[in-house]
Amino acid sequence: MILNTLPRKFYLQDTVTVAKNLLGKKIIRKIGRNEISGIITETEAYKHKDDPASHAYRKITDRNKAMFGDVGIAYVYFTYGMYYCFNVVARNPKVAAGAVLIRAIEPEKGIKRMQENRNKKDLKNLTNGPAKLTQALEITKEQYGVDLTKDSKLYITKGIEVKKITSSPRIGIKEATDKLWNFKINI
DNA sequence: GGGTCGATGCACT
DNA sequence: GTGCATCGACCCA
Repeated sequence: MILNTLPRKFYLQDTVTVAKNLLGKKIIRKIGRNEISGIITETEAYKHKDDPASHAYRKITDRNKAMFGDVGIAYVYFTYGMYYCFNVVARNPKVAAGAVLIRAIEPEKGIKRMQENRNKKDLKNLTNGPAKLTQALEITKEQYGVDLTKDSKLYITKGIEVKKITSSPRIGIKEATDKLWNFKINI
């Protein structure tokens, strides 16, 4: 069976370009025989030396080493004592590190399972934040380093047509707020 | 509707 | 020891 997973080269472009191109794409998460999926509606680009807000700005560590590794790989990190955030490694080959933070998705399949995972019924609040969508999709540090170009428990495929993209400063950071590397679409 | 603030653990200085 | 790429509960309106 042919899957429309995005090829490796999709992620081998400038991180900001990939952040925009990921909008409208579909994340598939398989848990047992359940399938959960959603359309990506908000992303943020994080780069390397030119980006003080990036985890990769200082140096390579155990946590951020995925950002320096192969593109198309999941970079999951733990924050605020109780949440995970999900990123996809993406960068121009000339750059040492970079990743795209997935901030929000529009629920598609497996909504019931997401509601159970989140203990919430409200569709609006199910996956409209980076820590919310990792809860809904059951993404934890177990998924650190998963190859998103392959048919596994977690991957990304072609999604829908994207019309208008909105750019803003990134959320929740104090540095480099002049860079408009937050990207959104309306569905 | 909007603002404030506590929860909570891990990576890094 | 500090501070975080957050969320939700609580307050006031």
